[in-house]
Amino acid sequence: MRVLCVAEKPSIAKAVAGHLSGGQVQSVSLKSHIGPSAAMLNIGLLTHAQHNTPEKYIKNYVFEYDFGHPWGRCHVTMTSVLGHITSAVFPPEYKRWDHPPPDRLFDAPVNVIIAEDKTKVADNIEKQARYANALCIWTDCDREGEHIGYEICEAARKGNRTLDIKRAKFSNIERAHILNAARNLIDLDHKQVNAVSSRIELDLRIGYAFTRFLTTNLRTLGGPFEKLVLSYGSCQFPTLGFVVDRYFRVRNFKPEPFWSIKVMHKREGMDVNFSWSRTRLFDRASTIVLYERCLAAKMAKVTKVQEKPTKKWKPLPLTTVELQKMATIFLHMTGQQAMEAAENLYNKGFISYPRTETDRFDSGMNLRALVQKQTQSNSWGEFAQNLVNGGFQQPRQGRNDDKAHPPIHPITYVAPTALSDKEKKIYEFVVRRFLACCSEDAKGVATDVDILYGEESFHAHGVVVLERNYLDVYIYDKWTGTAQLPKFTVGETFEPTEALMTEGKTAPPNYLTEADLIALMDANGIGTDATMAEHIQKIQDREYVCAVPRTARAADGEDDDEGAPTGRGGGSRGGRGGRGRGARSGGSTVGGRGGVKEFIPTKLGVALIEGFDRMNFETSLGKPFLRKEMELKMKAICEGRTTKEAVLNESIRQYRQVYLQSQEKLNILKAACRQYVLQQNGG
DNA sequence: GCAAGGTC
Repeated sequence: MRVLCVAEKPSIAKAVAGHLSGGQVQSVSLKSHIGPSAAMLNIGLLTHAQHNTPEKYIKNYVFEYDFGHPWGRCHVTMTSVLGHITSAVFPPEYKRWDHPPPDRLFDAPVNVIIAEDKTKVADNIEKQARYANALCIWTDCDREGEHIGYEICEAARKGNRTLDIKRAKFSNIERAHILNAARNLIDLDHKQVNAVSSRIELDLRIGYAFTRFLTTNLRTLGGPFEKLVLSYGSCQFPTLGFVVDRYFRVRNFKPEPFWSIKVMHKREGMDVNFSWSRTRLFDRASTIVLYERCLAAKMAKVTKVQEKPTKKWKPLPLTTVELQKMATIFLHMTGQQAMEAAENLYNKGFISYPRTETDRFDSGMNLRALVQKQTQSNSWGEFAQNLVNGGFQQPRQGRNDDKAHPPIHPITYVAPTALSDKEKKIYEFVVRRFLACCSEDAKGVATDVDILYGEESFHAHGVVVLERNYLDVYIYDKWTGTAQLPKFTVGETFEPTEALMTEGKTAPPNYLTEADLIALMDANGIGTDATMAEHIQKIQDREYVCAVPRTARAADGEDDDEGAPTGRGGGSRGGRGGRGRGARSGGSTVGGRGGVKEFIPTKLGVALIEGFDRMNFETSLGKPFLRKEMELKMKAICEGRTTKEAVLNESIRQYRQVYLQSQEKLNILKAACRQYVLQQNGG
C-alpha cells in the first residue's frame, strides 16, 4: 500500500512526517540522507520525488507508517500545498469592462482553474498520486482547510482515479495527537467544501460586478474619478463603512454641558478624591441645589469601608487579532507590519503559526519546556527561571478554538541581535505574553470607602498591589488604578478638605484606531485573522480612508474625573463589542506617546458609503449585514440546513436586485460624489 | 484595472 499525504502548508507536512516516521526527522527528508527504510522504497518513486520537488519550500518526505485499520503498513509520501491551489475565474469573454455589462457577471459561468502560481504544486500532487493507492488529507481542520483538501483530491484524481481518500482530523501538532489522528481517519466533509465554494463564487461575482459598475459609471463625473479604480468587496466596503460611521458620529456630535460635585479630603499626606454617586447631572440648577446642601451639612459621614482581596487577571493566550491590536497600540506598528514580522519569525522557526483564532492551549502541550527555553534571555530570563522553579501556572482558557492552530507562542529562544527592529518587538511581545500566561494573576487589596455628605453619597476606591506576578514580565499592562487609601472608619465624621462643583461638557468619541477597527471587524465577522490587516490596507490604497496621527484634541484635556471624556451621546457606543481585551478606545494613555494613528475617511470614502446608504433602503452595501448574512448561510450549509445551490440562487438574486436598484438610482450616488468629492452643490 | 481566501 502506498499513501500520499498532503498538508496545507510545509510546516505541517514536516511536523507530521516527523511524528509518523518515528521522530527521526533527518531520515525522512528527501533532501537529506535516506535512512534504513530507503531499502523498502521503490527506487523509481524515490528518484522521481527527489528530482521533482516543485518549489524550494515544498518537500516530499518519504517514510513508512502503519495506519492500522483501513490501510495497514504503508509506504508514505508526505508533502504539502501552499494554501488554495485553485482559483475561480470568469471565461475570457468577460474580460472587458465595457462589455458585456457588469451585471452579466451574476450569471456568467465561473471556471475553477489551477492558480497560475500553483501549477508546480498541483503537478507535484498529480504525479505523486500516480504512485499511490490512497490519499490522506492533512489540511487545517477549518472550513477553508476542508476546501483546500477537496482541491487536493481533484488534483490527485487527475493522476489517479482509483485513490482511496481519507482525511486526518487534528487540532495541534503534538506527537500523540497526530498519531491518534493518523489511526482514526475520517472522510472529507463536503458540506464545508460547498460552503466555501459558495463564498468563493459569491465574492467573485459580487466583487467584480460592483467594482466595474462603480468604476465605469462614476468615471463620467470627471476629475479624480477618471483615474481611480473604485473597488467593491464584501469585506473592504463594510470596513470602510465602520470608518465612515464613526466619522459621522464624531462630526455630528453635539456636546452637552454637565455639572458634578467633587469632594477631596487630605489624610495621612494623601489626597483622597471622592466621586459623586450620581456621576454628573445635565442640569445646572439641580446640581447647585444638591451642592449647597452638601456644604450646609459641613460634615461628611463614613457609611461603608470595605477591604477585600482583588486581582488583575493575567492575559489570555495570544490570538492573531489580539496580536495586531496590541501591536498597533503598544508597538507603533500597523497590523500588516505586525503580521509581516510575525510571519518572518514563524518562517525562521522562532514562534508558532501566527494566524490563529485560538486562545486556549491544548492540555497536552508541554508549556514548561517552552518557558525553560526563555531562561537564557537577559531581559526576561530571570522571570522565566522563576516559573521553571515552581511559579508556573497553567494558562487561562479562552472560549475560542479554531481547531487548526494553537495560540501564538515562542518556539525557541532567539537573541535580539539576530532580529530586525520590528521582529524584535513582536518576538518580545509574543514571549512576554506567553510568560505572562504561564504565571500568576497579579494580586492586591481593594479598598472602598462610601461617605454621605449632606444627602449625597460619594465613593472612593483604592488598590494596593501586593504581588505583581505576571505584571513584572508583561510590561504592556499597568495596574495603577487608584492609589492606596488612608484609614477610614465606619461611622466617623470629617469635614472634607475641599468640595467643588465642577462643570464640563461631553466630548465626541474618537476616530477609530486600527485596534478599534480590527475589533469591529472581528465582532462583525468581516475578514479573517489572516486578512483583516489586508482589508485595512486595501481601503487606504483605494484612497477611501487615510491614517493620520491622532492630534491632541481639546476635549480630552478636560480637568474632570475619569467619567468625563465619554459623552453619553456617542463615546460609550464606540469600538467596544469585540471579544477579548485591549481595545482601548478612550483617547488617554496609549503606549508611550504619539504614533497612534486614527482612520478618517476621505471625501471619496464618505461619498461612496453615503451614496449607497441613500439609494438602497433595505440592503446597504456599506453595512456589515450582508457579510454577516453570508457567514450565516455558510454555517447553514455546513449544518445541512440548506444547500450550496439554494444559497447561490438566493444570494445572487439578492445582489442582482441591489445592483439593479443601484443602477436605477445611480444619480443619487453621483450626487453624493459631486457633493463630497467635487464639492458641487445641487446636482 | 476588479474579490476574498489560503500560503511564502
